[in-house]
Amino acid sequence: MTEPAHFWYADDPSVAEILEAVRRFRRADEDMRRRISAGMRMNVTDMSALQYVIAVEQRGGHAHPGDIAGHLGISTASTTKLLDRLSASGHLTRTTHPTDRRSVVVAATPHAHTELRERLGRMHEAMAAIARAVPPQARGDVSAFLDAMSDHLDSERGVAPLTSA
Amino acid sequence: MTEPAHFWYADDPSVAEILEAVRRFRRADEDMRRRISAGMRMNVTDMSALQYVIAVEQRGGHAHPGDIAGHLGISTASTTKLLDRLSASGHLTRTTHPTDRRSVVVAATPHAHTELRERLGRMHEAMAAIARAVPPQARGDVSAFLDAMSDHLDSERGVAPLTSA
DNA sequence: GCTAGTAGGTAGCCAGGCTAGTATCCAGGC
DNA sequence: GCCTGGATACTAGCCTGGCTACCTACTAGC
Repeated sequence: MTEPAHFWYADDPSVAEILEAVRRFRRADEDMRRRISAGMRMNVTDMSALQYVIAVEQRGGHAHPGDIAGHLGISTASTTKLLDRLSASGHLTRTTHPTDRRSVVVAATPHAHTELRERLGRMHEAMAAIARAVPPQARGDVSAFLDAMSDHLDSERGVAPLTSA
Repeated sequence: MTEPAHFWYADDPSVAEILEAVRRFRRADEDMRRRISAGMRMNVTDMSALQYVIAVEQRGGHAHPGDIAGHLGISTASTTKLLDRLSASGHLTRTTHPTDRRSVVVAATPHAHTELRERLGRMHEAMAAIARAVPPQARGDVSAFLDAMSDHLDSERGVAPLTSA
């Protein structure tokens, strides 16, 4: 009863295989996030926020509550609570912006950096290894496929044009 | 501030591209689910459940509350409430199993079938078209890559072995 | 130096999870 | 035939983590 659905518009078995692989990947990713978050005693959103802050810092930038809200798709009010939780747990710190005192700069603590690296570093390496295992001549096709999928999902509003006709 | 992070373990640009494409795809998928669910005035979990029930039916099977709970990774108690919501909204019906009267059979209403087809049919077709656009000789590599990723994510516990050493 | 706009926080509400406990039912041992 | 154990779903009540609405502090433009 947990077997995959085969109701794709798949004429060709190789196409059906790809679509099924996509479906499986989405589930695996979701489950992994749940497990990792649970392992760090936090919810999935908080985990995402933490990753985001660290990613911004890795690029030499500063994360602000408003950015985090936008990135996560939640309100700034909810983000305030989120930051309260992550501050209380010692993963993030809030400091006021040096010049604009309306603004707040969110920074990950060394502890958060360490913990995330310990838990995700190995996984990222493994993912890179899997990417390297793709034959060089097919790599462009793989990225192009994923990019095309992303473009499509981004453009999808979820309503068939028929409905409003 | 919403630019991608480039802290992958990427020696090779083509590898980095793949990993970045994966990251982007995950976000696009998540956002799409939120939009579609919101468009149908339901939460993401309920939407998933509905898709699951319909998928099971497409394969000629019957969905049971317990299966749904397992598929979604939530308790059977929460599933009861979920089924209450989806019954109230006219998307699902509950009937007792003909022979085993402990069991409940969940079925999607024609309305749910129609609505989902309207909203997702076009998207699935477009996804199939994107898969067909992958050069035939690279299709195996694409599915293999995604499968390997899924395998890895499924196996990942999120704790580095160093931690316990 | 007002006033409009912006960033973030506070208060209070509600949806949607959870655990614990309950009712019903099937299957197996006697 | 009739208990008993395990399966299946539901109910009651709690808690987390969202939301809206409103408020404060601050900057910038005139």
